[in-house]
Amino acid sequence: MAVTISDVARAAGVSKGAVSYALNGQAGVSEDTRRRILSTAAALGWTPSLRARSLSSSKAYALGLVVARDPKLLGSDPFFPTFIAGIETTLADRGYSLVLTVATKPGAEEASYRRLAHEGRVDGVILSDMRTDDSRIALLLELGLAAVTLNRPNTLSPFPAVCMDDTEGISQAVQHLVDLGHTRIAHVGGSQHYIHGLSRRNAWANTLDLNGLHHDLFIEADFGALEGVAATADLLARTNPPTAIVYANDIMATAGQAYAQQHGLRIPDDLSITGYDNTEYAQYLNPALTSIGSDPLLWGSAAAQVLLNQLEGTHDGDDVVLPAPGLITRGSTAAPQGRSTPGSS
Amino acid sequence: MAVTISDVARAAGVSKGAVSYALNGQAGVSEDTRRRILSTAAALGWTPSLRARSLSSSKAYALGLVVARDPKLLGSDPFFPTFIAGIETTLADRGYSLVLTVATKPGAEEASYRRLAHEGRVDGVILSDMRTDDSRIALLLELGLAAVTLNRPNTLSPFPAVCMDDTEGISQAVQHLVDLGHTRIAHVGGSQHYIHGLSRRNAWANTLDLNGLHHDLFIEADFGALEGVAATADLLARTNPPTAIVYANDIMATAGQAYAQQHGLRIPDDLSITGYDNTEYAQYLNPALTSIGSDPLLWGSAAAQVLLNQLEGTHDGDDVVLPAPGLITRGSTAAPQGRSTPGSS
DNA sequence: ATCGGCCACTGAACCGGTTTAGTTAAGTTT
DNA sequence: AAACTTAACTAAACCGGTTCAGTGGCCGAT
Repeated sequence: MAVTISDVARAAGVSKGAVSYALNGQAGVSEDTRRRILSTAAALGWTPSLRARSLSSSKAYALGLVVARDPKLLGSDPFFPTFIAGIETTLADRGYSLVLTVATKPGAEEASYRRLAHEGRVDGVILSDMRTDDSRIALLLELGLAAVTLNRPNTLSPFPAVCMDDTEGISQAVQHLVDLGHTRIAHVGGSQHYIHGLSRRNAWANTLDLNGLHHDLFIEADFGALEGVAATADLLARTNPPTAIVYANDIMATAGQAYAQQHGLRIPDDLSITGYDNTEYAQYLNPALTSIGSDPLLWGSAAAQVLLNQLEGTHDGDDVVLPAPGLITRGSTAAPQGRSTPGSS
Repeated sequence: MAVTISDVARAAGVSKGAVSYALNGQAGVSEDTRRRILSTAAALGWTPSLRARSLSSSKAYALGLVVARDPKLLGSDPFFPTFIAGIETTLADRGYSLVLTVATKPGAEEASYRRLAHEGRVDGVILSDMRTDDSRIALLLELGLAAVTLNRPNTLSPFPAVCMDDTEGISQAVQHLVDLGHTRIAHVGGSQHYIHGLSRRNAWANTLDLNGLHHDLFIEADFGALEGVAATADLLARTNPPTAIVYANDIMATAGQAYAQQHGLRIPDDLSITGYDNTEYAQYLNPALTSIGSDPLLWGSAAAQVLLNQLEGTHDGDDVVLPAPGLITRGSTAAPQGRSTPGSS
């Protein structure tokens, strides 16, 4: 069927080994011979067999991504598709492929990593949604898989990290609200089990601190619409409810906004709202959602690059820091109209 | 490193070939010997080397999925993540993996298929988002890849199809609106380049026909929020605007709803709206969106099964027809309040 | 002149399975 | 009892690369 390295060797009048050396740019053949081999290979239309190469070099030439999500939350998250597109842009250029796994049940995630490693499907994996005391780090070490993490985990990790600071955007959002005159600014956070859930909460709390405001209006949710609504209901039912809510993502913000409106609150007059992710639909909500625009495409591309460099031994081991995403102000935030802000018109 | 078939052969006191026969359930070994070989293999903890098996059997033990989307539309589509999760549930059980490719640039899609085939990364691919006169069918035939299509394409296709009728849901939506008293029911369709864009439009038109109503209020959009807004603006600016709009997906419906509200229309009083996909956030919009609940998880799982059966020669060649998704009625649809429906309270 | 060292290259082993051809022993046929 | 078939198994080729151990020839050093 396809033309093999032996065909090339025969046509060029050399041995298989010489062809291999020539094609891989290794020493062992003269420049003349190398050129001759390369041109006959090109003439015959030779392309390397991934399978043969995989077997003899013990490499898969593929990276893995395990997405662990509740199936209900999976579809609504705009992050992964774009993130994966970013990974692809890097992989395609380098002859690698992406093996994607989705783990919806609790134990399935570890099983997925084990399978990828055991079957030798991938040479390394990209770790997203880092968690506190993330057990995957030890697991990957045990499995001997290379990896790159999205942001630096809180535990000691031998893997390089590709970082995109998410505290900057939240700080901007809180400061924006403070500048508008809000004093009771709540935060509906994501699961504090996640590093980014934690860091966003801390950014919110710290920025309030800096402005001399309390940061007691916090509720933890799961990044899903349902819990976003519950958290919003809880906050709004308090005797001294917030005039602004900073949500940890657009999904919860959207759900919270709808809930508030259904209960007679005008947004942004009675309640200001901010999201995170700058989802495509954010600008089409009523009012349009103030959000923070992360760049999953860039993140994916950078993560794949670092991991590939790592695999090829050309990575220096340092973390890569990407530009921090900033606030995109839209109609869902404004000065509070209630009694609490005498300065507002 | 890992235990190989030779180790098992040595330990069991037989040849490599015998071990291979025993493990693959082929004839050539007695039952006694087979049991002995299997138990020593288990005792040694042998697992097959995917790479070796791939090389000698010329199979990849992987399926491919090429997602061709404008990056802007990618993140907002809730279909793919869940669909992929469905694929996974089947693949994991059968020892296969999923190689995912995202093609964002025009020529990249064909290149992706070519690469998957040429490198032998996959044994077959799942074709989603079928288009009219879909050029991928001829391409895959040329490349010699197996495939399964989501719904039957309009051209002759040798590949089995896994079908989930999307006209039923649209018909239900239109009939629901007719029953509420609407007479001017518009449709903001998806790109008519797609089979499902076309079929949803036809379902809308046919159902209006059946009720003796005109179906002239149609605008084609691209399934994205931006064009959904433009289409809505166009429709509402007409001298005799619709009292209801059936959108081809939730994203456009959401965007259209926000646009209408911003322009002073009350929903559902002045304008009823339906979506498609039953996105997670649909129920948290204000008002909650009446939508049609497809089942991407089931679809993915079924498609993978058919393709695997096809590869293993156990598929009968028939198309598989899944249950048609139905309408989920929520707050965005109601009887029209204007002059056109005397019967409404 | 001779030895050592290096370059360019060959032949073969190897990765870990599958598969084919061949061998042996037992059983069946006439 | 000789000839034939078949089951059970082995040895070796094969998939298509990579890599190691040689090998011969050319060169410079002594």
